Amino acid sequence: MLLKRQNERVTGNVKRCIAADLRVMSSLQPELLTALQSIARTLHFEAGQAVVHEGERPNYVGAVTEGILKMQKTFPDGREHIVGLLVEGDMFGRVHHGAHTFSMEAATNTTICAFPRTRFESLIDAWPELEQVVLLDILDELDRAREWMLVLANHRTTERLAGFLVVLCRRWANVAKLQNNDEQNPEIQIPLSRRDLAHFLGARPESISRAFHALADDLHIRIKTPYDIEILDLQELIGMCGLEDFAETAAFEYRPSVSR
Amino acid sequence: MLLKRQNERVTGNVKRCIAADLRVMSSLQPELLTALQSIARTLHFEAGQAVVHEGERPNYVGAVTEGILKMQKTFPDGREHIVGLLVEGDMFGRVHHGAHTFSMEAATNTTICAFPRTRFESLIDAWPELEQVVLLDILDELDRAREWMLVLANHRTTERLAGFLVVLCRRWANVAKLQNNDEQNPEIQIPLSRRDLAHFLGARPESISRAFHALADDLHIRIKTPYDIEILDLQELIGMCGLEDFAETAAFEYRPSVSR
DNA sequence: CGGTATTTTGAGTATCGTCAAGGCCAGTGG
DNA sequence: CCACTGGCCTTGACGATACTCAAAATACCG
Repeated sequence: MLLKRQNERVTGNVKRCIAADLRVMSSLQPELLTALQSIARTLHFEAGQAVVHEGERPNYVGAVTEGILKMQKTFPDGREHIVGLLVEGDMFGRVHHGAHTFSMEAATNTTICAFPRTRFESLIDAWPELEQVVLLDILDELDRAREWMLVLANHRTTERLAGFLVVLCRRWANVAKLQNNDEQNPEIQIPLSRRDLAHFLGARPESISRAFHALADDLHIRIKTPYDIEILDLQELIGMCGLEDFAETAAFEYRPSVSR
Repeated sequence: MLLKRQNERVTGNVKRCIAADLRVMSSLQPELLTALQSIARTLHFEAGQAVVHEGERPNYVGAVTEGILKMQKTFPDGREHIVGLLVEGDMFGRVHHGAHTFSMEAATNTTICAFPRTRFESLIDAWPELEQVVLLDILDELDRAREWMLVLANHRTTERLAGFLVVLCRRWANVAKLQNNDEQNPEIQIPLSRRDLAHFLGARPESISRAFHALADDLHIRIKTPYDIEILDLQELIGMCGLEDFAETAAFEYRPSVSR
């Protein structure tokens, strides 16, 4: 269905799932990593599939290995609203906590690394540093949510779209998904349809389309296809969405190792 | 200066600071509560005073005892943008973490309960359940941030303002600050100036003013003073901002005791 | 190659931002 | 005590932007 432009790749192995992808876990003690590895499962979802239903208490805690998940709220009347995106390395799930407040759906074909929740919580009890890692990840996610709030508070649709592109651009750069051929302009793939993007940015699909082409007319981006965007002037995009110095804050630069 | 309408009250004692106000801490073991109590300090801030400067690494972790803190980002050119409000019971500060991404300022006269950071972290090491409490609080805050995102994604200023009122209304209900004389309509105090509100909701002060009076013309609210609003039809407000069933989700109802 | 969903474009209307002016309140100084 | 001042809220008029409805163009899929 939608978004078949993602390249499929069938899973990865479990070891890769832990050490390489869960950035905050990379510094854990070897024995703990081994324990995590032994309970990890790799799951694959096609674009459009539901990963977590709103209101249910899922039996696993997970992290995105590859692809993008959209976190959304579905209303009784069928409307749905996206409140966040999870990219490679982001954790989700609620340790010590009840049902999910939002549902999650694969925006692209996605591979996730899942840990059975009860066993994960047992590990937390045994290894306090694991809880600390979870806590840091949630703090990180909080920063990201606030970053979206800054983007959403821009008046013009064009500015909100620019903010969306900047965030996507930077986050993808962090996970090394961005084409950075140095001399070449970065190119990003939009993981959402115009309709979803409109919901997310508080606008209508038509306005999103017009905003894309307005940015293109000003030579800030180039629309290769509706989903493949070449960034021609990132600084200009950053300037128009109010994320000027956000590049230097936690959500972008904070990728530390846990001190211990 | 601004917002002198808050009633001043000089501090409370330290015991009240912990047991009664930090809702998530109320279920901790008595010995841990005693330990927390022994390191707690009560601080008072006048409306407009800075509590935490952006970028600094403060030496304490805290929680709001009374009043409202606004969390904001200040830009080099002087513009500032509010990304959240902290009311009674909300924790702030970054355990195991670096500098603050945002600054905090007292929106009203505010009393906070502060714990020296290093000593608080020592307690966490000794009492794992304390870290769990911190984690739950942050998860709660994450839900609140996403709730704001839903509000901000509304198209019309009137809808975003309605959402703001609903959130304020419910949160204040939780902290028992709301006049609930049963037969009487609830009444809330706006902790922000029209200018700050405009920044927060992505609009201009003039539009905020017009939105207030539009809601008043439709008999959904009554403007007693620019800062004292009587809610005439809460259901209507909820319906127009897309928070219909949010009343049943974590951000509103989740006030559990930690199971143990 | 046809059918469907999505994106794009266009024209008209509603809403919001902008600029300007007026009113209200508090604090100040004569 | 009163006039003055400054800040904030409010109101009005006009231009810019976005939403609505409709239709055309494009992409996708069998």
